[in-house]
Amino acid sequence: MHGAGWCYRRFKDEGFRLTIPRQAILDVFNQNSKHLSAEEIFLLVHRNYPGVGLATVYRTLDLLTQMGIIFKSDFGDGCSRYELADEATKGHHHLICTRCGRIIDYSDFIEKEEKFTKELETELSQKYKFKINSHQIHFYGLCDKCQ
Amino acid sequence: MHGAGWCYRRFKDEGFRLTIPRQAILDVFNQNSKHLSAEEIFLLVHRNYPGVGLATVYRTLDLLTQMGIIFKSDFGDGCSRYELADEATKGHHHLICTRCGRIIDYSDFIEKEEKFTKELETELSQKYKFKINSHQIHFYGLCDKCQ
DNA sequence: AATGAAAATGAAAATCATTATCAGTTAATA
DNA sequence: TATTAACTGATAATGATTTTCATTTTCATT
Ligand SMILES: [Mn+2]
Ligand SMILES: [Mn+2]
Ligand SMILES: [Zn+2]
Ligand SMILES: [Zn+2]
Repeated sequence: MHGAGWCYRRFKDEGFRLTIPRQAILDVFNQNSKHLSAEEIFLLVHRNYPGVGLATVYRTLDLLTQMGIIFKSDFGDGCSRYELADEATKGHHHLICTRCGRIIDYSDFIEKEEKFTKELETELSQKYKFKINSHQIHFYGLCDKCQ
Repeated sequence: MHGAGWCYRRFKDEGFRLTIPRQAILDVFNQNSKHLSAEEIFLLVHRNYPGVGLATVYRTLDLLTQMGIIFKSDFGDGCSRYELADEATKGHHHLICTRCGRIIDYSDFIEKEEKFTKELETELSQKYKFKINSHQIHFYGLCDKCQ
């Protein structure tokens, strides 16, 4: 991933502080490649830093999302879920089972997807004067266990 | 759109009843091509049928979603939003402004998208034994007024 | 090292979309 | 008409997220 200094610099440059709670939350993302909810992140952070409160987790997730470091998704299970923006934006997309809620990351055919979305982004941003920063492709259906 | 009889048949065949509140809610969708929240639908229905309660709106939206008649999306503004599944699934995709929340429907380049997603769906459903029913493509960024 | 301003925090309360409960109503069918 | 299951509105409950507020931490400047 990025060096530790990179993050510190980004925070500093934008007038934020890279505090212990924030580092702890970033660590969770770097050690965990799942789609985590605020509650799950809170519990993981709590193992090493029992003092960190849930409100701070929410505040930090919001900040990291604003900064574009993590990506917030809604998979329809009642809470927002977050993952590193690199992975979410570039690496893969999602199959979502509408019965059991399972989420499958797929990274097959990504070259083809990249090519396709790049073209589309160019045309769309021109036509709508829209500055595109990221995209998401969700396929909904039934996983093998649910059909 | 579909004839009125079509809907009645679908409900009946699946053991549901096409009641007044349900018809009223379906009418809202047929007269309105926006991405509506439960609250907004409740208010629109309320004009002609003041007796219909919010709980019934939620229940009906859930039922229509299960039946695949409407499509539920989350655009990140704190509530679920619904539109007719035909339009949502086949006709267009979305540009979402992360600053002001504006949602732009686009239906340009749809032929190209259709071709692309069809191929992808075939390959993905094979590899993951996943039965794909629908998909969503969201582009996030800044609209013309927000950059 | 002491100071002061701004940023950040935890605990608790508040908000608000959504869901569950429940007693009464409606529609289908025999 | 009687039986039954589906459906309803009103209301309470739930639960994720946000806000509030008093206190603490950070950090540039003395
Ligand atoms: Mn993912
Ligand atoms: Mn749309
Ligand atoms: Zn499943
Ligand atoms: Zn905007």
